[in-house]
Amino acid sequence: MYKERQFKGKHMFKQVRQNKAYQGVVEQIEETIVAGTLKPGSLLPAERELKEQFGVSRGTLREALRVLEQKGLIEIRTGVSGGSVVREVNGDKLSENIGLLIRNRTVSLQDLATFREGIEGGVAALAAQRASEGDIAFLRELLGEAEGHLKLGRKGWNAFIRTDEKLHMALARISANQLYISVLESVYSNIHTYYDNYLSYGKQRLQENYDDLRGIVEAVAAGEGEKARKLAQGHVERFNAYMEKKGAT
Amino acid sequence: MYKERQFKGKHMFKQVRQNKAYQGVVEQIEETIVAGTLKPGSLLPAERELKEQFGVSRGTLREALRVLEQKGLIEIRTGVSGGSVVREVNGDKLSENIGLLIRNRTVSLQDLATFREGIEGGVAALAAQRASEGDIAFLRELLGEAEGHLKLGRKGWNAFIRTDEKLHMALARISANQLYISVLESVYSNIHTYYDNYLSYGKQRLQENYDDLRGIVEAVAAGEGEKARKLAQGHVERFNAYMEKKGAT
DNA sequence: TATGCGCGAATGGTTTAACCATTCGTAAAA
DNA sequence: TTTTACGAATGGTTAAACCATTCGCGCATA
Repeated sequence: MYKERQFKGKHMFKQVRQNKAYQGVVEQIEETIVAGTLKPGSLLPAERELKEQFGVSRGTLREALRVLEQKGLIEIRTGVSGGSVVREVNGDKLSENIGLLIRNRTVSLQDLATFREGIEGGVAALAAQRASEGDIAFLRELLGEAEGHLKLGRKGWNAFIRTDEKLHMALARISANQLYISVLESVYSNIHTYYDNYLSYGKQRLQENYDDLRGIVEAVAAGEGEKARKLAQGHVERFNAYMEKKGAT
Repeated sequence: MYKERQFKGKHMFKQVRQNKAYQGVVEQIEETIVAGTLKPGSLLPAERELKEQFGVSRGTLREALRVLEQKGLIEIRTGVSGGSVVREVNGDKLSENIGLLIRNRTVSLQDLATFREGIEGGVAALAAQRASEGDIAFLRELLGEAEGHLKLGRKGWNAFIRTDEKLHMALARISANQLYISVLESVYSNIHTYYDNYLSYGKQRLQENYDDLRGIVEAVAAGEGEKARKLAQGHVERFNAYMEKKGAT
């Protein structure tokens, strides 16, 4: 038997990662963008210029640009005066990613719904702390809009759902927390498909829904964060329960 | 004056998207993977074979593969018997995306901290509903570990912080919701910088922290979701208050 | 027999050079 | 003034060749 190796199983050294050429390019450009040196709207140099600066071939450079595009950091336009434009990073890729997880069954609809419950609660609580009088007026306006749709009967249901969503997103904006805004946007863009099920429950459910919304808005107006959180959570929770009963998985 | 165009401003037709060649390749492969025809671990044909099947050049094919790699759907290995391997889709790319949002957008430390508050609350509540006896035993084990570190005095502080984080991530895993897991991972990987500030508050704070953790674990063990949520929220809230006092922005 | 070395094949990584497709400013033509 | 045509700049795509990495196989050697 040989003497046992020292540090067996421990990480004595950091693994050397063999950077592929395109990765080096990605890292440099990403760093520059994230650091703010390149602001949204900026145009990167042309490919034939960039390939010189990085000392790689055009093919390699283009692989790097594709990666940056997929990350949502740049947008590539053709034609003269086209090129790689630095993008305002938003939640689009986030929502695309969540969609992928759902399609792959790594995340079930129920997971998404449960997650939404927590997010909406947090948003409502924050909004209650931060809403200005103008914000509150706007929320009440949306409430009025929702009530109007409700009175139209079946014809107004779709519009009601849209107003409901507008109200939730308004709360997110009032929370003034970009993370909540982006995450909630992503959740909505992936949960839409299942609204149809909900609609089939009819007027009774929509009325309950409206009452919930009213409660939330009033709690926000009163600056009662914890109350708003509880109401919002319960609101989404009830919604989820209907979904589940309806058999959506 | 000419007669006004019909449907002015309305979306009469769906916009024709000029698919670039690589996008067609991405879509086909992505579809096959998501549909489950290609299972994780499967090896795609070699590039020189694939380029024939899709009728594109190798460069174009490789741009497509880079995109799929960036989406987290495949992993590319070199060497004979290497190639494009279909990956088990997980939340890594989701974390990466959120990380980009945090680094890039106007997400302040305070936004991040506030957001964490809501997430940790949701995680704790879910964990309380779903924890098995084994899970609870594991949490208690981590508690013991934390207590041990605490007794070491200043030398153990860093280890304590690491155990604290392990405990929070364990709760996320117990919640069994990939969204919570990924989101919390990205929060932690972006909040680390600020731990140093916290440490400087010394033993008193760590002891409070430990008491919080104990309370959370006990609530989870008792299956009391709302209590766990409140405790976790308060736990993070207090942490944030210290951060703020310390002047971190 | 067991071990180690080296070669060759298969695969991804990279380069080069050329040409195609799109866009837009500008100058010529109506 | 308006329309048209063209040319330049940019990204999109192709082709063929070579480099780098990995792994299996067979041969040489202890």
